[in-house]
Amino acid sequence: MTLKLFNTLSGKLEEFVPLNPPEVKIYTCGVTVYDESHVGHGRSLIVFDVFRRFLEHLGYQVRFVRNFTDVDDKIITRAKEECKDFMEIADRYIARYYEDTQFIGIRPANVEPRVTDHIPEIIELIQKLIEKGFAYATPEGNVYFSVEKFKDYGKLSKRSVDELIAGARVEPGEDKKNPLDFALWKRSKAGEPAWDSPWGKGRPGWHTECVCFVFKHLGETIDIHGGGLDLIFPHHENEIAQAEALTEKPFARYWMHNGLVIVNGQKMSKSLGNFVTLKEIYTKYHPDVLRILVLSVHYRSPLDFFWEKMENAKKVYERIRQAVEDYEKLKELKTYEENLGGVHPLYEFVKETEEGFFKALSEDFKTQEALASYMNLISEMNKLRNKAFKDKKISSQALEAYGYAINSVKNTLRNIFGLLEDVLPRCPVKEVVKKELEPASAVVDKELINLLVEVRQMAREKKLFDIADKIRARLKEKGIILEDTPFGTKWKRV
RNA sequence: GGCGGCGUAGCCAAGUGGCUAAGGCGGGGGACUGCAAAUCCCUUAUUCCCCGGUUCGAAUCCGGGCGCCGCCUCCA
Repeated sequence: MTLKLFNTLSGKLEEFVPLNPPEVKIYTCGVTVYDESHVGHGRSLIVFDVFRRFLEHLGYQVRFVRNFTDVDDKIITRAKEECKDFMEIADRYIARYYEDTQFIGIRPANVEPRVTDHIPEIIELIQKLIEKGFAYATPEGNVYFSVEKFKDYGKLSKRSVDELIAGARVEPGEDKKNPLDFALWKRSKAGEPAWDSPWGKGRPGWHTECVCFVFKHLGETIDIHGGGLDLIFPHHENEIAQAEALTEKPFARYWMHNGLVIVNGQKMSKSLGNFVTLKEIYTKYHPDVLRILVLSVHYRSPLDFFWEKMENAKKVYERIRQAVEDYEKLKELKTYEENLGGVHPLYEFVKETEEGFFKALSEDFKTQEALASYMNLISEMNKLRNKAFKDKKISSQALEAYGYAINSVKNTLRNIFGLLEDVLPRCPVKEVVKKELEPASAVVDKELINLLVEVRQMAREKKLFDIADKIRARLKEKGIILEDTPFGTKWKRV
């Protein structure tokens, strides 16, 4: 199976061929740690988490690096606001980041470098750029990359240097030679984080760190470089300029960019106050619901977030989970031998589902189509299950086939999509979330509910339906839903 | 203004030259149920923003228009 990916660099769908198979080197730009992670970060993280799992499924040995930007203007501003050291802010939000990502099931990268741990390497890289004539230091103690020296500038974002100059904004007091030049090293003002360098006390500019991390942890040419669409210009363009100026080799063979999250049709921004944090989402929903939402949209399309969509995704999630849970109930039914004159038709359906799933992912990672493939299988399984519940028996052939299908659902959706994982162990301290995950345990007494259910069952047996319905209605007011199934009454929290 | 992308049912979203236009949510009808819920079955776009063109044939390709979004400044 060949994997095709849309490469931002060429603007085309290309067959993915790693440089040194089976090894695949991926770098994605991580977060700047100055605030809570939001659904936009979540989307990017989920997309690349699932993509990485998919590559591993294809047999590649993936080496994945994702950074933290822990020195930056926004962090410094935040630190000043709170009268704290910038490192304290960075550490706090890195800790918060790990809480969030652990909860939504993002596997850590192989290396997660921080800028502050790589200052000497960054300085060394800048020096090499100066030596090669691509960068210059100013008397004020800043170092800039000279864009005009790099002939391919603009090739990723499809911009010409001329048009960029036309639209460039020149800040007063800047000591750049050319308005497009970008900072590699910034002189620190009083009270700002500073490191000694050949150009005086200062700190790294944003774009150098990623090049440095790639070189150090992956090599001069990587297979895939990823991130949000908004990073194409100037960040990724500037990375290419620095890296390729030095090595004269392609920096990344494939550039993958995920679409951005918008909220109710509007850009998500601090000024509009429409940020949705990951914490806000996972205190209301099971983490799988967010994954389903993200994966039900193509990764390059914009994702318009609104809460009704979470409700929609929740239904899909419950549909999947129900199919898995029902297997246990099916196993309790009486079985009989059925003469099918061959294998059960569900086997063929599972095969088609798996083929459809991986075919969709192979065509520019179409997770939404892959998911649809499994939704079809679940419909088929539900038909079989419904019949069995009605007959109060199931053929051993059908039960076996259902089990086979369940295995496929579990294996594929768990291993590739990261769904159906046991989330409680990975988030032991989230009381709010525990409530969500352990229905009603924190709100009402389980024993008491069971007692009411028992009493209601007695009433039903005596045809005292007004009493039975009263219990059901009152429990519903308390947020407890009762469902009468062939296996007795079940209850869950809304 | 420049660059990139998008416009498919009430909503989300596949399909990118040719079988009856995936899948989900919502709506309607039915089955099941004491009634519900859940689930299943049927149904819900004669048509893919508009106008031309290419073609035996287009949602799908080409030209034009309209509308929306993103980037161009920090941003996943």
